[in-house]
Order: sequence, then structure tokens, then C-alpha cells
Amino acid sequence: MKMSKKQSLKSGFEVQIELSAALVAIEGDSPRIMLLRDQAPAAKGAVGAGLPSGPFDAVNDRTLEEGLRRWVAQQSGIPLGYVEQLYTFGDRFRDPLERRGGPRPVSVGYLALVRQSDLRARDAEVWSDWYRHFPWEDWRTGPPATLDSVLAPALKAWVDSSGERSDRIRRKDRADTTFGWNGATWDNERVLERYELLYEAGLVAEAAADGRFTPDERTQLIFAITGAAMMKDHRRILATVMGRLRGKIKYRPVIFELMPPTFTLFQLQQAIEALAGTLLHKQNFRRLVAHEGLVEPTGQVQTLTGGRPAELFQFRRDVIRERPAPGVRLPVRRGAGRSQL
Amino acid sequence: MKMSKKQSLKSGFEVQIELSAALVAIEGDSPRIMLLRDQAPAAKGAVGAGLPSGPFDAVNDRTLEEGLRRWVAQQSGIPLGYVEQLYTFGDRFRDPLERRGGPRPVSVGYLALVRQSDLRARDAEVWSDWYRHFPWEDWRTGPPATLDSVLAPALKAWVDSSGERSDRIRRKDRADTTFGWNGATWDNERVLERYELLYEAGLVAEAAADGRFTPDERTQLIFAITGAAMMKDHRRILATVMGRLRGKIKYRPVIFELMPPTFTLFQLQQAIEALAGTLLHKQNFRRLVAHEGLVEPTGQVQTLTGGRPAELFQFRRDVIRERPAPGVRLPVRRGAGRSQL
DNA sequence: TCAAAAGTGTTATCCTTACACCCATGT
DNA sequence: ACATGGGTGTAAGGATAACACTTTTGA
Repeated sequence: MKMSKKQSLKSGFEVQIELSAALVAIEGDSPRIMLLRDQAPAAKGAVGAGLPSGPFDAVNDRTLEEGLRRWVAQQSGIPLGYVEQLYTFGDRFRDPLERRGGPRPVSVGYLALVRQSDLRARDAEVWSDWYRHFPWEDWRTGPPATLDSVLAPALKAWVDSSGERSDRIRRKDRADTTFGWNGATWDNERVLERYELLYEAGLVAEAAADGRFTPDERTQLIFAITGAAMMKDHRRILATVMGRLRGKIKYRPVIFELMPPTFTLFQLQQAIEALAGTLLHKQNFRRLVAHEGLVEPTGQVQTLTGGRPAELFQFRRDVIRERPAPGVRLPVRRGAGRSQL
Repeated sequence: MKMSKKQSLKSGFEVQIELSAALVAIEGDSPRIMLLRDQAPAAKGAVGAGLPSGPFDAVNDRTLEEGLRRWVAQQSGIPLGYVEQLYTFGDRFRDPLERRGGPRPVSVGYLALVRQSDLRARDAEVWSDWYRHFPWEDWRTGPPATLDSVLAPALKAWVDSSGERSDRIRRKDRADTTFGWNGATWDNERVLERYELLYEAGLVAEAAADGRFTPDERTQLIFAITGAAMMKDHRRILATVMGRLRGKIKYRPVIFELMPPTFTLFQLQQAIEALAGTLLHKQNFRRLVAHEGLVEPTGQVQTLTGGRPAELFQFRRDVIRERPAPGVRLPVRRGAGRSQL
């Protein structure tokens, strides 16, 4: 044991750090995530596109964030404004390459917000609607159909598949609370918990990609329903991003990092609805943001969209000084569905 | 042996990851952080005690968290319950050792909550009241005296010391919003922002320890007032912990990870006050926690403390299922000071 | 004219805050 | 008796959710 210490100091304690950025933007009512198209379509088992990322250069990068900005600039040409560190993932065997003796992946995930105006994709890039990867998270047109018809029975099967009774109870309980079944309520922030659960239950493509099992035909169908997969654990990072953002808009004015300098109240509402995945009560929403002093009128109006011209507003920076936790309250509407707006 | 280590680091992309844990517990009205006493009193420049920590073993640890638990168990013998990853720090030159050619530090900071009952210190350990390291964060007996008398003028000097006018304005603004001066409000969650500001202004001991400057006598006095320093960037990790916890108690039932299985409402209130650094309104606090269904009576009573015996309560686990964001609302009291309770 | 979105007004209800007050125990 | 903490009642004010309704544009 002690003998090999020297060796393990060399080989065991050193890792490469990968820096990954989830670039988020909003276009109209669509929340977008920037993906790089499959670069090395590669060995079988590799799935989907991935986030911009690259190794941390301990010699030349002064901070982790600096390294990240360097990679993003290089790979996407997009100037980053708001950047926030999210989480550091170090689980073994998330990456199929590692099974074949590749390096142990430790990746630091970042959230970066991109203004609508800076949103322009080059060839190797694509701004993908994030609900393409998380269909069950979009409740704007009512409860997602696949939730009850596909996911519920599939998870039920997973619950029952456990040999131990106590374990079945734990699984059932977990499924109920994260998905809001049987009296529990749907919490739109628990994106990661839901994804992890589906992963463990083998219901998302990545679960098969890591080589634990080979999916049968039925499972393949489910994969088609649980949305587009991404490289390595990037979809997990996106889940973290979604949850974090959904929480954060409520108590920090991050939403304005995604908006153009001036915007109508309806644009603002749509942007928030896009992130939250639920619809808001229009009249009360307007009153709230006005009342809380989050925005101020610019005097200009916008004559675009279908109806009456809307006044343009801008973020009122002073709220940051005035209020401890300035964010957008979410006056949720019960019966979703844009129709009855 | 050190040779081979240094050499392999030369490649640039390989780093050692340090895992650090901030173990938090509450004893009565005192929030505690576990420190290991100065182990290598060491080269000058090294300051104070530090958090339990150790390198991540990429070969043997399945996850980062597993590695962390291994180190904590080894160094403190304390069984960890609730563990949460906080932040990954990778700034250069936080560690004076690094200036002398040591390895580039990348440290992943964790928050771990320890129950009062498991709180027992061994020889090398000490449970330190966290306000010893952050005196200005404790508002329970009113606004901290040193805030206006010492920190305000010292920060004013820092603001004025900048050559550029626009920079002075930025600094002034930052000081005002983080410390709640000139019309801004004190936000008890901005612990890290306040610490970082003091660090940049050279008003905490660590700022000198990294070798950027040598403090004069007046500065030494200020250091004595800005609280006990810690190893490396551990005080920064503690600041992150404090801010995170203060935010989190409001929307997640984490406080109960710190309480014994049963407790009186006053104990619960004291615990929350300890973390939040402010006093709460007793009557309304009781109603809130009862009303929100966070606790349930056990039937037993406790006959200790000065007054009438108090009923013992326990955490009601079901809230997690029922409510999306169960936490303790904080009915703050305006004029602080325990006296008028 | 109608559809679509911009806005205003009003009410019932709940939540928060503040104050006043009584209860049970140990010294 | 009184200090200390436990515990209840209640009323004013504010915030929220739901509803109905008017206004202004483009097609």
C-alpha cells in the first residue's frame, strides 16, 4: 500500500480539467443552448452534439473562468457577458472513452448568458431549443403528453424491477416527488433530479451510451421520446443549467442578461415563460415587474407584432442597490395553454 | 520524488485537485465551523488553521464526493450526512506556496452539515464560531460596531486611493451595495461579495499573506478587527458557505440537518438566527413554521431552560413531497438586540 | 371588421407584521 | 414575586390571484 504511494502521486492524483460552457440565449419564446455539431461522428456509442469545451491550461490561464472564455471565444466567436460557475462533475464512467483507458474526466460546468442581439450561429454551431433535449420540462401548452403516457409507466416498471421491498418504496417515493405524482407538486426547478432519475432508470440514451446495457427495441422508442442526447455528460450540465436558471430568475435579475437593451413587457414575459416552462398571468405579471421597480419605460414604442404598439422598457439598474433579492415574481396561471390568454 | 511530480506538472494541463469540506454545526446560538489546528506552523506567511482537505485520488475515488468523505472521515472521524458541492476555486497565487513553484491549486469546496449530537472535537480539531472569522456578519445584537467605525473609513480610503475617477465611482458603488450604505440595504447573503471586497482592499490578513504587499502597523490593527484568518483560501470557502446557507434555509429544509431529531421551537429559532445573523420575531416565527407544516409536535416536552417546559417538535418529512420549495420564512425584526424580546 | 396584443380597474383572499396578552416553571 | 421562555389572539396593511373590461394597431 504505502509502497505504491509514490507512483500514485504521479499517476493517481493528477487529472485534466475540462471546462464546459452552456451558452444560453432566448429567441422569442424559444430558450436556446449552443451546441457544436458532431465533430468526430466517431466510434459507436458516441452520441449527439456537445457544448463548447476544452482543457484548462494550468500554466497559462490565470483563472478557470479565463480559460473558459478563451475556449468559447475560440470555438464560437461569441463574446461572453454574464458567466457563472455551476458544478464540477467527476463521476467515473460517464465517458465511454474512459472505459477504454482514456483519462479520468473532471469537468467544470459553466453557465453563460448571451444576449439576443449577439445570437448568430456559424457553420459548426447550432442554437438548439433546449426542450428538444428535455421535452417533459415544457408545460407551456399544458402537461406534456408523454409524461403520463410514456414516462409514468416506464418509471413504474423501473420501480417494480427492484427486488427489495424497501428499495421499491424509496424508488416510488423519489419518482413521485420529483415528477409531482400522487399528491406531490411539480417543481419546475428539479430538472436535474428528474434527468438523473431517468438516467438511473435507463430511460435516456446516455444511460446506454456508457455501456452498462444494450437497449432493446422498446427502450429505443423511449429514447426517441426522451429527447435528443448529447456528448458525454453535457445533457446533465444542461439540466443543471435549466434548474439553476429557473430558480435564479426569481431572486436575481439575470433575465435581463438575456434581453436586448430595450424590450416590451410581453417579450420579457415570453422570455421568462421560456425559461420557466410555464405560462404567466399577463396582467399580474405587468403589475409585478412595474411595482417591483425592475423596469422603467423608455418612452419609445415598438410597432411590430400583431396588435397595438407596445411601450419599450429597460432594466432599472438601481434595484440592485435598493432591494436585497431583486428578481421576477412568477404569477403562475393554473390552466396552462396559450389559448385563453 | 518531488522532482518527478513537478516535472509531470510542467505539461500544463494536469493539475491536482484538492477537496475541502466546510463542516458546519450549530451549538445553541453559535454557528460553528470545523478547523484543523495549524499543523505545520510552517513558513512565515502561512496563517491560521484550515478546513479538512486532501487531494482527489482519480484512481481510487469513484466520485469527487466519495474522495471528500474519505478525507473527512480520516481527518476528523465525523460521519457526514448532508453534503453539497459549493464551488471550484482555481485562481492563481492564492497560495503563497505556489509562488515558490508549488503545484497549481484547484480546489473543490464542499459544504457538509453536522448534527449537534455528532459534534465532538478531538485533539487536532476545533469547532470555531464562524463570526470569529466574520465579525461584521453578526447583526444579532445590532449593527456590528466595527462596521461604521473601522470598515467604512478603511474602505473609503480604498475608494479614494484609485487614480481614475470612473474607477473610484465603481468602487464606491460596489462598497455601497455590498455593505448596504447610502440608501442600499444590507443583504445578509452577500457574505462572499463583502469578503472579496475586503480582500481586494487589503483589509483582511490573507490579502497580505499572498505576498502582494507588507502591511503597516495600522493595517495590522485592522486585520485584528476583521477576524481570524485561515489557511490558503479557506476563509473564502467559508464565506461561500455562509452565503449559500443563508439563502438556502429560506427555500430548502436544510436547517433540520443541523438540528437534533427533536427540538423546541426556540432552539430552531436560535439555530436559524445563528446562521442568518439576524434576530427573528418570536411569535410570528412559531406561527410560520407551524403554518407551513415544516414541523410536527412529538408530544414530549423538555423541562430544561429557564421557563415553562417546551414542547418538542420534529421535522415533518412530508413537506418535501407537498411543497415545491419548503424552507423557513424569516420574519425579521426591525430593531435588533435580544433585549426587547 | 376582426384578431392580436397592450393596457387599466376592481375585488376577494391570503400572508405578513405588529402589538397585546396569558401560561407554566425555577429561583 | 419575578424572571424566563412558552404559547395564543387579533387587527391593520400589503401582496396575490382572478376576473372583467377598454384601447390601439395591422390585415
